[in-house]
Formats: sequence, structure tokens, C-alpha cells
Amino acid sequence: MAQKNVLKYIILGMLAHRELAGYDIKKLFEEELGDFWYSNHSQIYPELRRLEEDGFIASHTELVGKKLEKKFYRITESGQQLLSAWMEEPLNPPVPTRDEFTMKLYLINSAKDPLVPRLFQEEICRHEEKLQYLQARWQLLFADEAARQEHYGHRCILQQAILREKQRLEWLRQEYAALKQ
Amino acid sequence: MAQKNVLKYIILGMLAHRELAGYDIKKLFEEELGDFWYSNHSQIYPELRRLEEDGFIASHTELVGKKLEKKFYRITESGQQLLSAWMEEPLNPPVPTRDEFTMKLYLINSAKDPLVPRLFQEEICRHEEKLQYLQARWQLLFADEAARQEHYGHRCILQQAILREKQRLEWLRQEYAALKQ
DNA sequence: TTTGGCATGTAAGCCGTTACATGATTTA
DNA sequence: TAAATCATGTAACGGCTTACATGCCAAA
Repeated sequence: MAQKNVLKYIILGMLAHRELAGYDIKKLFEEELGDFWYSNHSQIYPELRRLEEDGFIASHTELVGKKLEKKFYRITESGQQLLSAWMEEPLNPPVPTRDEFTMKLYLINSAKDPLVPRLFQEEICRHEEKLQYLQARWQLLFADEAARQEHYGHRCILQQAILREKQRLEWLRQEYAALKQ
Repeated sequence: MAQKNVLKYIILGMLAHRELAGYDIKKLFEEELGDFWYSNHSQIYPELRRLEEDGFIASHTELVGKKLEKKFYRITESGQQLLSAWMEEPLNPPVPTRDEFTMKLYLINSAKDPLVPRLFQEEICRHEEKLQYLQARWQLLFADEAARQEHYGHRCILQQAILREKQRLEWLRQEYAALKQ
């Protein structure tokens, strides 16, 4: 297996927190999880169907407006058990980052290669944007004290992502500056 | 496409530096690139065959011992052009890290969940091991001044990996310590 | 002489992306 | 009323992993 169907457990974990429709799950990936995990709706909907067939989740439909149906899923008892079992399993070995910037850099043998400054500029730019987005999310979600208590895991990984981006930007800028000497 | 066949260009980039057999490429992934990119030999050998069919690389066989044949590949002129074109292309959007630790953490809503300390311990342990390995590699490869001039990209990404591990360990230990209050 | 590493290949199957497909609702 | 978003599905395909398969070489 390419990665042991982690998506299945992520969906279960999301539904353990609250009822969600497929579209909501997709939005969670886009808005607050994209750095770490992402799935297209074409992967989410079939997975939801399988989970329901296997009895790990259950659904009911609600009307949005007059005709549009939205299918909400909740986790069942057996789904909860499956999720717990996975949460308690030891972590699988980490997967490679498959980061294109790093790979291109690796293939350059000299600091004088004219590709280097462009590569760094591009990467710096991308990480500046990402850092800004993450910091805006932090302001939005965890600015006030109360919110910091709830959603422990979400707060944790957002903070970690911000630190990671800052450290990476620092290193990138340092290395970029060193090119000119 | 899942990721636009980056492997193809990584192989070309490796061969642009020096002649290599499939087995050598596999070893490079295992020994000095595993954090960032990895491919099994079952993916490498067919890719080499395709690249040769398309004229981007050429091969010759050498004998190891008396019977065992080793097939060395070098990059051709047209392969060099293909590689250069890819190196100059803008970077593709970053792919999610798909890190299991982060996902499990995200799904935990309270710092008091008994899973949290175990999860952190496990992750700390893994990153300690990785940091040690990376630092040993640095000593081995770039300890003396001369080596630091060559293989610019390789030195860069190894340094970055070490910094990344240090930062992550620092954050993990901090968060782990905060659990006890 | 046996074990582990060197060396190369193929096949099956899952994960994830892109594209195809449809229609309702909200907002500018 | 047009465009963007909401909402749900299926199909085709490529990348990657796991397993199958074979045989040679060096070192303990």
C-alpha cells in the first residue's frame, strides 16, 4: 500500500469532533490543513461511502434551500473504536517531503550557478506568502485566550507550522545573502 | 498526474554529475536523500529504460567479478537540454507533508488526552535519531574545508535538514514540557 | 559455507490527481 | 442575470509501494 489509507482515519477523526458533510471535509483540507494533508473531493466522497457501508459512520441528509441536499455524516460506536485503535498504533516511518526546491538545489554543484539566486528568490517568496497566511489564521482562530484552550491539536500544529516557516525563511535569506560574497 | 514525474529529472540531474548504475541511484536515495525524496528500485529501473529509449541517457555494461553485469548510464546532449529546461521552470506548488504525527495531533482536542505524551515521546525519539544520523553525515562529508566548496547543493540541503530537525526537536520538547503544568 | 550485500528486473494494487459530469444557491 | 460558490458524484490514469523473481559477490 502506498500509505495505508490514512485518509480514512483523518475523516473518522474529523467526524469524531462534529458532524460534517463531504464538502465540509474538503473545506477543512483546503483552509486549515493543506500544508499537512490534502485530498480532493473525488477521493473524499468514495471514502465516505465505503466507511458508511462498513458501518463506521452514519449519515442523514438535510435540505439547503429548496432542492439541494447535503449529506451529513457522524461517527458510530464501531467507527470510534477503529479510530482509537489507529490513534494508539505507533507512528509509521516518516515519508519523504518530495519538495521540488530542495531537489533542484541538491542537483546544483556550484554556488556560482546562475540558477541559484532565482531559485532562492522564488522559494523565499513562496514561504513569505505562506507565513502571512498562517499568521492571519492564528489571529483569526487563537488570538483570544479562550480559544487557546480548546482545539489543542489544531493550535499546536498551526503554531508549529508558523515556527517552521520562520526558521526556513531565516535560513533561506541567510543563504541567499551569502551568495553575493 | 500525481506529480509530473519529477523522478525522471532527479535521475537526469544525478547522471549529469557522474555516471551511475541503477543500484547506485537507489543507494543515493537511501543514504543521502531519503528525507527529501525516495524511490524504490522497482521504479528506478523502468524509468532508466524509458530515458534510454527516448535518447536522454546512454548506457554501457561493466563486469563486476566474473559474471555480474553492472549497467552504467550517462546523460546525453538531449538529456542535458531536457534537464536544463526543467531546472529553469518555475517551482510547482508545494505538496502536503503528509506527516502522520501532525495529523494525529490535529485530531486531539484536549491537552489532557492521555495519548498526547506518548505521541510526543515517540516523535521526539524519532527526530533525535534522525538528527544524529544527519550530523554524522555532515562530519563525514563536509568536515574539512575543501569539501565545503564542492557539491554546493548537497551541502545546502544537508545543513537545512539539520537546522530543521533541531528546530523541530526544540519545539517538541517545549510542548512536551508544557504538558506537565 | 553461509550470510548479507550487490545487481537487475517484472507484476499487482493502492493512493492521489485530473478530468468529466450535473445541478442548486448565493452574491455581485 | 451572470459569476462564484455550494454540493455530490464517477472515470481514467500516473506515481509509488509491496511483493515476486533471479543470480552473483564478498566477508565472516
